[in-house]
Amino acid sequence: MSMQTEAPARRTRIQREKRELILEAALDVFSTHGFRGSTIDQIAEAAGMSKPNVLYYFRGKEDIHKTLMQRLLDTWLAPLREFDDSGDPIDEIRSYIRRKLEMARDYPRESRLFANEILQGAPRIMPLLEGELKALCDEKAEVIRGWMRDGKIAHADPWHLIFSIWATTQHYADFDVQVRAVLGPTRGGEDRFEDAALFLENLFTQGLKPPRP
Amino acid sequence: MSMQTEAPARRTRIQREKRELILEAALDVFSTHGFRGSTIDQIAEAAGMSKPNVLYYFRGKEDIHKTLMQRLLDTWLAPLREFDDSGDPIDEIRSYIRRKLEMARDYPRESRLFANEILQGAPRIMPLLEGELKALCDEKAEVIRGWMRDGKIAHADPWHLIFSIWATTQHYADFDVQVRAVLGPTRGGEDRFEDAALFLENLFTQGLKPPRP
DNA sequence: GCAAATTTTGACCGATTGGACAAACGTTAG
DNA sequence: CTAACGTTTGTCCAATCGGTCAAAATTTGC
Repeated sequence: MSMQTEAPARRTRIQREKRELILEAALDVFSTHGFRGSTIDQIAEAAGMSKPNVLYYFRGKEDIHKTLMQRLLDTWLAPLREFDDSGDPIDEIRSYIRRKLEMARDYPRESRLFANEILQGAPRIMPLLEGELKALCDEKAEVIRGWMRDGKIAHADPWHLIFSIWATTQHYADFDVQVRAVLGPTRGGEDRFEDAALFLENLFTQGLKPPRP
Repeated sequence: MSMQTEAPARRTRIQREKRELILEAALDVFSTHGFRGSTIDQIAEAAGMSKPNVLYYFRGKEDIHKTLMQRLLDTWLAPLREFDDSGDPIDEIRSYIRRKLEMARDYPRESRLFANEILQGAPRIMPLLEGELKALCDEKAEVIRGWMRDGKIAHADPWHLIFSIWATTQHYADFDVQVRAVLGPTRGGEDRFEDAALFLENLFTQGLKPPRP
């Protein structure tokens, strides 16, 4: 019978497992070929089943991608949500950079899937960007602005600060091949994330140090 | 007759014009839909001609994309080539940031085309990354390292410094829709590049200021 | 063990795609 | 005018794609 993504979504054990298997495979395929560059056959093969079987668990290609994007955004914004104004501002920013960098290292497929979507104009998640994401950014920007008012960090545009942290950290997932090609075989090992973390933490802590201590 | 991309490439005036027209249209289409997401029909329509006519000037879809990528990389690396160790280091870095940001503003399609290629593993330009790009980066990294030895800027990894400038500036072209969505209608106007320039110049100059003047 | 329900797949369909080709069109030199 | 050459396009083809369907295989409830 039909067990689509609709409201009730009663699922048996096997249905949940197979759906998970398909989503895992689809993440692989979508993140490396983009939406239009991926085929259901590729996803089916990666999941070890036939194409009609994939279509038995999901309405269609679009449905798989939508499901993937929805659960992606939650994990993706988690580090920003943790952003708190309780601790020391510089430490807070430093640990945010570290968390984002760890995500780029541990979840590069998710990062690339997201980048692919944004690059092509975010046709499927525009409402989420203008709603949930913007609201969260506005909230955190206010926290940052508070730190600046209190003279705890240097004055700068909070939104562009957030953008620059996103850009520098996600770069190591999205542009991974370029990073490795430029660093070469000797320096392109797994410790490139360590080097990046050190550099970025230094850049931002120095760059945001308050003018008069 | 055949006037492909091969060695001699004798071209009449009209051939050069039409090829240019097609490349301009293809840049539009490829940069917004990716390689596999684009069709020759779309390119033909954008160029105001028929599909077979496009195939008359180029061997095929791959040929158009390859030609586009080749001439792209030259303009793309131009700012880095200008990077010189003659002037003041901080000024040099600042003006590099400004140039890259101007490119993100004035040539967003080129940036997205490049990003699309890298995201998908750079299948078509890998040799260029490992060759030309790496060599250029190594050269400039040495220049930067010289500045650090002379105590003109703070010590930091030159390669990751280059990466962070790439990432932060290209972000405003590649993730444009997200930037605009987060900034909202009031702050997402054309002056967002001005704000970004101010923020980034400040971040990097403060972050790289030498420890003891 | 068996019947009902669920899961899996081979075969198929219509639409789209990259590309081929020859005929038609336009231009120019004599 | 016209023959030769460069340019343009309508038509067609084979391959691929997303998706359907009915039949087969498997699991589940009794």
